[in-house]
Amino acid sequence: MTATEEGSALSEPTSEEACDRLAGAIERGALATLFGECTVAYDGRAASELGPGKRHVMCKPDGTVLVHTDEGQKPINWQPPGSDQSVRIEDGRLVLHSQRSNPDEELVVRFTNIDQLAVFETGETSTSLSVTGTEAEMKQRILEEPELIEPGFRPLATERTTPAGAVDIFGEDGKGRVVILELKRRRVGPDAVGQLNRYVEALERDLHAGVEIRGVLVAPSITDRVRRLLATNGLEFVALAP
Amino acid sequence: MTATEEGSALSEPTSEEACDRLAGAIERGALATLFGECTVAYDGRAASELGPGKRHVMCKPDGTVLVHTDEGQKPINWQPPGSDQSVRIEDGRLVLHSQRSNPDEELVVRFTNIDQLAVFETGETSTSLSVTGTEAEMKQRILEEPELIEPGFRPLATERTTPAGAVDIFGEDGKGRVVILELKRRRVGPDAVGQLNRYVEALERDLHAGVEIRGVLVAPSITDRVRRLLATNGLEFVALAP
DNA sequence: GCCTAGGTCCCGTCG
DNA sequence: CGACGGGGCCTAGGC
Repeated sequence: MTATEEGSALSEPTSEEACDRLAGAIERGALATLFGECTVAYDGRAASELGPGKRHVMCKPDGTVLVHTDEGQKPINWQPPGSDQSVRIEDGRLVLHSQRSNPDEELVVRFTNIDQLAVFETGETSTSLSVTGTEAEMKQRILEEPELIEPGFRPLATERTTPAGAVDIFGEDGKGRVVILELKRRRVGPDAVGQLNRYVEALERDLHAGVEIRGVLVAPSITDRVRRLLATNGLEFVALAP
Repeated sequence: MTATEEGSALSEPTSEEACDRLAGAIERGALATLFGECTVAYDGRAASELGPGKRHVMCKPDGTVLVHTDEGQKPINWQPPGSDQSVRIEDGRLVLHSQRSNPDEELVVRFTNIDQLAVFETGETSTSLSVTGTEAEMKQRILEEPELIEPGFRPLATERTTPAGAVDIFGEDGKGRVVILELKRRRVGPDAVGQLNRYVEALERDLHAGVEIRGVLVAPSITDRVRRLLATNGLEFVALAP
């Protein structure tokens, strides 16, 4: 039985047909997808084995490989952009091999059956995504309306560096005390307290002379544990949604 | 011009053909993919607009929707598992609408041209993924060979809870001092120090009576800044790869 | 359902 | 390049 071609899709191709087509697509910088029964092996930062099953495999022109099952938002296996793909026939079966370095990682997809191979031309990669509702927008709003934090607050710098890292917003309050703001666009967990605390302690050490530094977490809301953690560390919270 | 059908793929279908097929596939719990020129609008936790361009859209039976461009490992837009999809024709064009609640989010994909619509049967979702090289394995190794940390170290509990959260491994050293281990499977940044520090301080407060508690970060390697942060906080580092 | 932390996180940005 | 922190993070595990 020979494969039928329609547009740029092959239905039930032989391993050889699929191999040629896939290799050509990768070479040309096209986007290729396969659907069929396969096993997947990964070795790199971790290692994994995936037994036989029907999966959807996507090879992007930028070197990305994604293996999706019928569920989950994340691919069950993948290879990052910049990986090198090669295809070959082993024991009459199509094998897709992907490799990259730094870190060294490889992904091997072995097909026992190919339901479909499709090749797509993506053309120019022009239009861009515009997003709103980010932490950067929160920052902008606070810089324009510092009283959102409290009356008398004056921002002096953003991304000010400390030995522990960069502070989102650095400023002073109405009494001239140093104030550090850590911004979070969503309800925060304990990690943000650790972050804020690191900055405050680093700045206290850096400015020495027992300067009192106020650390303020700015977020839509916080969990109970975070409230307690803030209290025991002498830190504050200001509710502000992006 | 009418669509040509091959296997379960339609090449250059009309909007109506695509609409029927896609709706049927979603209804049946099949996996469907579309490739074509489209715009994408998202509104929910954030908001975004994506202008016209060729993209690959995948609808999974679990309610996931993924919109991929020709580059990047992550979809440029998506909807998480559990979302509800509906398709309709608007001004003669196919529109895929996806909605979910908690949080309320919607994704709208408007096609101006459909190169291909494919429907795949995934069948039983049996075989599972086995992974090695995880943090859990690190933990197991340390429990079996505590001397990997240091001679005399004795693990007493895993996931022991503190007011600041659960500690990876809780134990004591040869001199009977409490030791807290924070495990990381890869080279760590400053966040891990904040985490370990939170646990140590919380336990010191909890056990009170000025007990000295050793906090040890266990990871393959650390950055310079982390080394300094550990030092200033009186914490330690043990090199161990997963 | 919320909270917490891991992840082959990915990703952009800046040194 | 590495390092650092955000993300519509996603996902698994507790409670």
